Amino acid sequence: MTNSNKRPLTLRDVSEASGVSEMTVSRVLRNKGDVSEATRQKVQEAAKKLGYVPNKIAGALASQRVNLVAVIIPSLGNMVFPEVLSGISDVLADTPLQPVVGVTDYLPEREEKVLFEMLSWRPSGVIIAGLEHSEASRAMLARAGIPVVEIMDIDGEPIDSCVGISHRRAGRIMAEEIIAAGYRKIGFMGTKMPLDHRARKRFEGFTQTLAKAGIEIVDQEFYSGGSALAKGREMTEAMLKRSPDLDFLYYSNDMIGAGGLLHLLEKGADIPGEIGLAGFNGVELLDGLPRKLTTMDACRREIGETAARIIAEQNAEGASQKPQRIEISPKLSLGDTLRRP
Amino acid sequence: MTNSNKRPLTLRDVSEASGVSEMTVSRVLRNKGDVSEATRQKVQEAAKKLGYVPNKIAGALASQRVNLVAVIIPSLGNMVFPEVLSGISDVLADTPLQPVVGVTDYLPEREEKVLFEMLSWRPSGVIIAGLEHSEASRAMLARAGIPVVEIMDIDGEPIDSCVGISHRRAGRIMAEEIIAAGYRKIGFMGTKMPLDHRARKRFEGFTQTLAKAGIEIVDQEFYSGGSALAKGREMTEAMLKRSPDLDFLYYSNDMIGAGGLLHLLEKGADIPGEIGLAGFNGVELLDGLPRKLTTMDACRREIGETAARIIAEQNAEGASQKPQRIEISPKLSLGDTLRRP
DNA sequence: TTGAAAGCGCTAACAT
DNA sequence: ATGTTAGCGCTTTCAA
Repeated sequence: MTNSNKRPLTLRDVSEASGVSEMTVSRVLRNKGDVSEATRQKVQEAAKKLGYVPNKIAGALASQRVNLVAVIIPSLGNMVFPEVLSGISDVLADTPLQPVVGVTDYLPEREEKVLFEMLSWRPSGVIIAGLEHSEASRAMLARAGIPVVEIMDIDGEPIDSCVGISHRRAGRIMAEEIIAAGYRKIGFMGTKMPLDHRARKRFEGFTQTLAKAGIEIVDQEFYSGGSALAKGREMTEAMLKRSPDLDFLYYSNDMIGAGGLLHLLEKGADIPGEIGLAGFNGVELLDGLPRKLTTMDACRREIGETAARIIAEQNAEGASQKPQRIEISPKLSLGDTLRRP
Repeated sequence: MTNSNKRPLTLRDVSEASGVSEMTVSRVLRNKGDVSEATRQKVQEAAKKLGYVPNKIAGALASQRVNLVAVIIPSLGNMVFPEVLSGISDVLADTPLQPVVGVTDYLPEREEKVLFEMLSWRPSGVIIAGLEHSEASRAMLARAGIPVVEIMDIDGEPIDSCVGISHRRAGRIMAEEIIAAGYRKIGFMGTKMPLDHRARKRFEGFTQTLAKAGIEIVDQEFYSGGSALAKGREMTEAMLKRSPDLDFLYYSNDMIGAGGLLHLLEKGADIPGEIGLAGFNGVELLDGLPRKLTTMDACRREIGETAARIIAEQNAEGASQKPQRIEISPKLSLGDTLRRP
């Protein structure tokens, strides 16, 4: 209707259409500086009529500021990360900042590449999952000169700030609960761990605590890929065939735990009397299962919110820039699959 | 180690460190133009040693090209969209293009805002869910002068290209199956529809087909928010209390269908004899339930891949720019919850 | 194969 | 309250 040719509109077009200088047009469009109501009207009208969309590339280059926050996570298919994201978005919605997501598929080399790409847009901050990164990644982050928040985990050395839970402690707490409930023959199922440091740390905390009580894991199995629910079923069936005397199954995530639960319910197992179960994450998705799985809420939303708040604060006026280290306490959710003392 | 001060490095720094002109440094870093092996070495070494990260803002402004594809979807919590995304990423991985995601929460005004924000970065293309957009959004897309692919749905008038399934047809096909299987007292459960046009179209196709067979929906209920699994349970229980003679339940998505399934199994219902169930989407997530829910695969990955391919092609050399309209056929998955004739 | 000049579209800083 | 000037850090184009 107004602009059918190819060339995108520039400030100059709006300036000419409204008879106001480019500079003043720019001020109106950014609500910056004093502009009389009259010219403001004229400009806004012209911009709308033309369908002008500002060019942030040019704006960013000129102002040396990009209101983007790079958010780097391992996966979107995991339920867990969309929740973190939603916490981040909610907090950033009240600021000029906008999240931009990059996905690494749990691969350090992908992380390195994604990070490089995102940093080359000169974002105002980085939120990145985990504390384990390649040397090159750490160097890039350290040199970027922007706030960096590592999230989800606090067992390690952050580059700048970090917000998360202690997965070691989470594993320990669950182990203590299980021991207190009187279970002794414990099996473990989870993802292949070289990929997933947080799962590994939970496992370590878990086994170490058992060890202190003189208990050793009876059986364990690791998987990768596929539908977690189905995997949970299969692994559980296989493990109980191998080790029929197990009285507790600890799963590294709720989805495989749910699969195990469904399998045992079908078999008519007495849960939590004969055998107990626990997962990890506290995914809301599973509310509505026949039994509520014992699990531990990793407070993903809260982590996202807190991380975003740190970035937002450090981008505000009198930014302190002081690294923060915030430990969130995961919440134990007893559910129905652990014997009550 | 190399750059502890704040100012980010520029091409000039690399130029000085390597004793090569900025222009040639630029050529090396982009693999463009002929550069002697000797200088190439020098430059790459210097860049790596300094930890130089190119400034894409400046590059984009100078070259008038931004290798980003805006992907605009209603939600990340829906399982469905991450799959579309993963199809898009996979295809774009073989090109210079990179997806950037924006989320609308199913709100037209959010969509408008997200779209405006993304267009102001001058992306090389837009992939956007659905065919229903505000006038302003349509105008922006039409004027952007870049390829636009509307995805997931083809029942309507695309702005440029579109890739998706016909949800009306999907509803119709499911209705035909249900009728053929001999069910007659049919209930429907789904999301509140003003938000979700695709669910609405399925519902329309479904009811119209039933109508042709002289069948009218006996009962229906709509929900929003909360855990879909739990909602499916609750709604199913409530509906069967209200309308005990129902012999089929059609759910607008697999998650609530799964909730209904779990509820009915617990009640000891005879499925699919006494009562049948069907959902929509074919989410892999649910593989591992006690019964396989009858559903229809919306081919989300394929849709994402195809859309990305269109954008990539139109950004290639002799770009045709001709709008494409691609209908994908959803795959019926009979499962265990529909009587076999 | 390499370099120099010009400018992408905007905004900071400084007039007026 | 509004306008003018000078870049932001790159790449395009043209010259050597």
